[in-house]
Amino acid sequence: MGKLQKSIDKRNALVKATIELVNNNGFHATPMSKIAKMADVSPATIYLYFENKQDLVNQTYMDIKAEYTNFAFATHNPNTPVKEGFENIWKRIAEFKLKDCENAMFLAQCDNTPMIDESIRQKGIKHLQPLLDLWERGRNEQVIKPVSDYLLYAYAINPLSFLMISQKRGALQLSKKHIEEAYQAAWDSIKL
Amino acid sequence: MGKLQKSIDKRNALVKATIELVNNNGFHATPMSKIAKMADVSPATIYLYFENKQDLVNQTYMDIKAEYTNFAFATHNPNTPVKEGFENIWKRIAEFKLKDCENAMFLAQCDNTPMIDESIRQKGIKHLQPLLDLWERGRNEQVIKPVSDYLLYAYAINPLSFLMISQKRGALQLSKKHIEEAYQAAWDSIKL
DNA sequence: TAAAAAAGAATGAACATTCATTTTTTTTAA
DNA sequence: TTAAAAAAAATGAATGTTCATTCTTTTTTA
Repeated sequence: MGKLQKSIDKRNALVKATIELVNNNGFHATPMSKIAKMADVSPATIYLYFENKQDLVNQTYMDIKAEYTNFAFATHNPNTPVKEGFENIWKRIAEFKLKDCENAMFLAQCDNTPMIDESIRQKGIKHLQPLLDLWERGRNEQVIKPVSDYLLYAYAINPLSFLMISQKRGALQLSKKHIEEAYQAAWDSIKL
Repeated sequence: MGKLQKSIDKRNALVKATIELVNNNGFHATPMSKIAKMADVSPATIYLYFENKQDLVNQTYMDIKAEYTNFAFATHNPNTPVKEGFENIWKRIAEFKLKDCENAMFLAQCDNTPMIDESIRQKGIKHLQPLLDLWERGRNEQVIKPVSDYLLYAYAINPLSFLMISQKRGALQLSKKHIEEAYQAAWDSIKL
């Protein structure tokens, strides 16, 4: 195993430990020493890979956000009809949030608290552009309600985060049928 | 001013300071010393009113949750038709979240992070019973989709939290028209 | 063998909570 | 009614701990 691979592995271990610990305890209740221990590394080593704790969390956020949107848009074709395109993206997002729950929980926590630097969060939003483009087309074709992106996002996408958190807490177990129901609710809320 | 009133005032000041500071910095980045300073009280005094920091936040959550649901259901009449009843409750909730933004933000943060003891959060959920009853009736009358309360909540109510947070961040300014659009999306997502 | 990477221990700041006093309020007795 | 005494409430200053970060030494790699 080369030096580079070893470095990548170590960085990945740190990111992974950060996600798990922050998910369970929150940012400020997660000491660097615990992150180090979980990643099997000395606390001092973290500072070879990251500037400080804030930077570690910012980078973790950016990493996972990119992974998330890559997955969401991997099968997206900008030329398909709006309805079909939306269903595809929505289901990819649902799949990510439910299969890759740890990562999605982390993103949700970052987006709902003052944990991440605001400038970093802003950058993360840009990754969603393909979905915003689709919605713009949908509005033009009068397939989607003529309302703002925020509103569409609030009803079509954001509820998945709530369902995911509820599932993580053990409040419910989302089956294929539930996903289909959720998709219908999402589409009903934004379609014209 | 009697002794009792003075105590109540002091407790209220502590609760208010807690909300403001936790909203802006999160639970763990809010020191007791700052809460004390903002409430114009010695740090030691907090411990006359609350057992410890966790208890302070738990009690704050319970207080605000009760205030929220009282407001939401104040004008609710269990005998009105489902659609009308839902519109009324929804609009009361929207009003609370947008007018009493500080309090609503605090609840959202509590519900989206491991900040509050889980047992306390569970208690808070019970306050929503009138809405769950309405939904049950709606399902029986085939006015509302035959799906779980979690799903209905995720689409009909939770998006308001997202919109509220976005507004607080300055991403958008919710007008009467936006509220109406949001209501339509909420109803469209759950109606049969 | 030199340079880079990693380690563990050390440092100093921040913090929740407690402690020893002081201030305020209430009670008692003239 | 008043003022002294007792009780309660409030305070600011410790206390001891936890933690992010840095420093010095050791280990690994080139």
